[in-house]
Amino acid sequence: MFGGEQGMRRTTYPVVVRRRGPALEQAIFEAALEQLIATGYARFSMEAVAAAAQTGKASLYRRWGSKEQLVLDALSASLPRALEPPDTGSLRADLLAVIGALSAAMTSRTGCAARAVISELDHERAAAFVGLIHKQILDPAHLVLLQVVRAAVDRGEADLEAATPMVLDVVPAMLLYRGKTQQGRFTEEDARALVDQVLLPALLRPAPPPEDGGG
Amino acid sequence: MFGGEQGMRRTTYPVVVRRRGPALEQAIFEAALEQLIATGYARFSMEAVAAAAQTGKASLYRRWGSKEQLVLDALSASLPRALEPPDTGSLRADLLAVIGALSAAMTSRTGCAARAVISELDHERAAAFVGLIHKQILDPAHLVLLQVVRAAVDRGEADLEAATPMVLDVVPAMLLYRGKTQQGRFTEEDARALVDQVLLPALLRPAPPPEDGGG
DNA sequence: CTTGGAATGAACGGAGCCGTTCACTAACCT
DNA sequence: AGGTTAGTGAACGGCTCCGTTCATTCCAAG
Repeated sequence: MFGGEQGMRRTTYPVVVRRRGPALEQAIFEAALEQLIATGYARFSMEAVAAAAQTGKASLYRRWGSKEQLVLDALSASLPRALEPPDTGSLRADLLAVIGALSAAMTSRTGCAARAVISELDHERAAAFVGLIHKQILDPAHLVLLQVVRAAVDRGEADLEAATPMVLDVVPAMLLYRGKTQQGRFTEEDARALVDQVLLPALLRPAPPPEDGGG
Repeated sequence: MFGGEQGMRRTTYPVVVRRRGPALEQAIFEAALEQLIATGYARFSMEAVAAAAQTGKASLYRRWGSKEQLVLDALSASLPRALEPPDTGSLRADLLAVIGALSAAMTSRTGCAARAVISELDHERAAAFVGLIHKQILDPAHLVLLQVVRAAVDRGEADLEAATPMVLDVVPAMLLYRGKTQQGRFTEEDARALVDQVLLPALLRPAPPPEDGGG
């Protein structure tokens, strides 16, 4: 009637399988990224990461002397290497594709964790992350935008001089701003508005008189 | 030889003058803003504010049941009411004036404290601040930009339809982004670049065909 | 002057987290 | 099989901060 002892032992507890080496590090990195998303860097704690990764604090401290080191390594290991520039044949479509890709990247787990760090980049406690954020996020974003503009220049669609740092900064700035102030995804409609209302006018603006050097 | 007891008592300790009512609240608000700037909201602590304001925690808790209430009141009390639109007679100069004013506001003590909160606006712990930030910072910024665009429309310089939410968001977005990623002040040169390379092209862009409604 | 309320500093028990240590044991290698 | 290394969970002493309480004292008002 009861089906034996096996049926009675339905309430079993999760058994922690010991991981070692790279498998453990991967679990720790995942826990670290989740912790960054949930609490930000300010309240990031080694103890919480160890608990989430189902390991001991000693295992963390054997590898990373501080939370700063752990976060640097977790982000470094997770951030994508480079962005592939699209090649649609039109500047508008390329820009839409880049923004789509950046927006998707920013809403990924790694992207959310990185945004948490970016949010704190002007605090001294996040000083160690400035280089990483520029090198692995902001500069690559600039680069892929510049690549699509260059392709447009080659097609005779745009003027390279229009793609100033200020114009290029608008893309990450707006993605971050909207992510902060309007919870939710940067939609395709948002992307179209940004491209049509801001970026294309900026990139296709007439060259200024020579005395008017831009910044 | 020793000049008497008075000379020996050179090592005196600061005497705390008791404040009461509004004067104490002012001191607490100032300490709260400084604490926001130094640590952000995540690590904002009532104990640190009490210590900085040279008062007891009980005095804080008599008035504010939580750090959230205190921060709401401190920001509310400190943020400026409205921004006066400039009237230079030219859209470009008006935009430069608005950006200058917004930039100055953002680097003030209250502005820095508000930016700390804005940085955390997408965390659930900052949910209570969303309304205040929109109402007292973001919406007024939009409004003053809209006011200068309207004046330009009246002068025949611009088309009101070009001043979409996306275009207007570029200003706070860029100020916040540059403040975060390029420590230091948003310079007048930066303001000119933003106006000439991004805002004017966007605001003076030709109206799109009617089917192309922007966001 | 007296009175009552508010301010100040100290203390409390508790929670969270730190960095470290340790006993036990799983995992790996020979 | 044995030996070694690394992982796990617990514990430690210490620190910060919480919300609360309390004794003392200041201060404004009557």
